[in-house]
Amino acid sequence: MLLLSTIREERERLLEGLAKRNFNDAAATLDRIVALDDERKSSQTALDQLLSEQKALSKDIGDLFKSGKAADANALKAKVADLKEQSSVVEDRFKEVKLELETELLGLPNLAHTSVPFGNTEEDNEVYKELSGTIPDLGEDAKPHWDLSDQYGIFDLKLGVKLTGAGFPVFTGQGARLQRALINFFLDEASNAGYTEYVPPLMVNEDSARGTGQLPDKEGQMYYVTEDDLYLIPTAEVPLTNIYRDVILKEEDFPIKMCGYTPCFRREAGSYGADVKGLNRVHQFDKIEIVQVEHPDKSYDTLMDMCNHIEGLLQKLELPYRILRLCAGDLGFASALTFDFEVYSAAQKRWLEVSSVSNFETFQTNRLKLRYRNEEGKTTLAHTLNGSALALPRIIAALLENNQTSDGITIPDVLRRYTGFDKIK
RNA sequence: GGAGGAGUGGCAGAGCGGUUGAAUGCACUAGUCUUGAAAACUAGCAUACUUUACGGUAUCGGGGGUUCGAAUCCCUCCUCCUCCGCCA
Repeated sequence: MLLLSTIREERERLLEGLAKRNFNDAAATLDRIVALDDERKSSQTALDQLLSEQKALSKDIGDLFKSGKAADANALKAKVADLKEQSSVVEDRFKEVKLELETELLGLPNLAHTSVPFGNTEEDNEVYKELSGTIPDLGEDAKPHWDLSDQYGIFDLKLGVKLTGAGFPVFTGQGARLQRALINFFLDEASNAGYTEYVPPLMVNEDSARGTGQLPDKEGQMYYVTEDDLYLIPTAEVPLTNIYRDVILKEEDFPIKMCGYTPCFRREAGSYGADVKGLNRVHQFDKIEIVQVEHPDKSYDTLMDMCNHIEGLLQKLELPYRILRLCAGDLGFASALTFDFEVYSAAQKRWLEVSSVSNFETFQTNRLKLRYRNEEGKTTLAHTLNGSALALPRIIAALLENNQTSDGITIPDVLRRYTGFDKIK
């Protein structure tokens, strides 16, 4: 959520930013927001005035009763009743305006960082770092990971359909073991980089879903447990970031570094075709997420640190990868700057997104009421950042495909102490 | 799931219809004293919105209600504790 002060004071910058994001009717929306805020202020002032009078009179009534002047007291009562009627009208309008204002504000995306390239689709994303690592020469009979899975018994999608439905893979044998190895590897790497490990709940309440920006709007992406009004988390970002909802930090608390492994649940409504084949897109998958809460002055340095961490993981796994800087049109609603990490799948001959790292600046913290006290003792919004480090399914897909040999699938060195085997056969 | 008890400032803990945004203690910050520290003393110490300012309003788990007036009474939801039931 953008700040009202920004909307009032930096209108031109905002209009440019919204245009970059192809936001329609930006000027009219901003005008409407300012008008609503003006009305909110004036109705609040009016309401406060009426309430103040009521309070003063109530005090008088008490005094009059005590001194036995019941008749005078009753006369004042009538006056208060009249004021109360007036104030309830003003209050209704006040609440209405506040709600409208909030709805308008929630509809505005975050302002893109100046470095974000112009563009509308993923075609316009900037290649921030070209291919790094080597694409293996697999020859003509290279198999995609779903065929390899059938051959070696790594995961079973049909069994998932029987148990649950499409998009819920069942990992088996060495495949399950590989999964567990990756989780432990990623968690160890995050811990070594100073992130505190959490095991958060896999379901969150509405306040949490709102805090990180899943609600309103994206409820269609989350599984919802109606009986208890809970959402299955689409990413560990939600519970981890919400740990600091309604918190006022001290400056010396920065940076706050958290990591967590969780399954993630996404409905992925509307997906189809080659995109969803095999492990490319599933409803339940495992991911290790890193989250930081940072001082506004340092958040962009921190973003680069997080990128370096993720890059290190891909290098250790010996996977060919590249880094994209998302263009304005592809940028998430809440993000100011996002880097996507993609690994190259030699058998599918395409790039697979395995991580997304973003700085949200104050967009989330404004909703979360996550602040710190600055040198002057004023409460100020902190910045939040997060990134996948990493999401498993496409890493597994890439490992299977890129490391296939005639006598099995080679496990990268760093993983062998976790898997306990060096080949899937 | 059933019965009972409880939720007050960073913490502990009063207040249980009328100058209570809230006693007191601890913690914290600044000052005095001291070579320095401790102790003692003095002062300050919730958040948000609003006002040029003085100030005003809201918030005592959340929401709603009764009343001229609610932290205090009523309803409802949430959370915690105790006991019972069920259970990995």
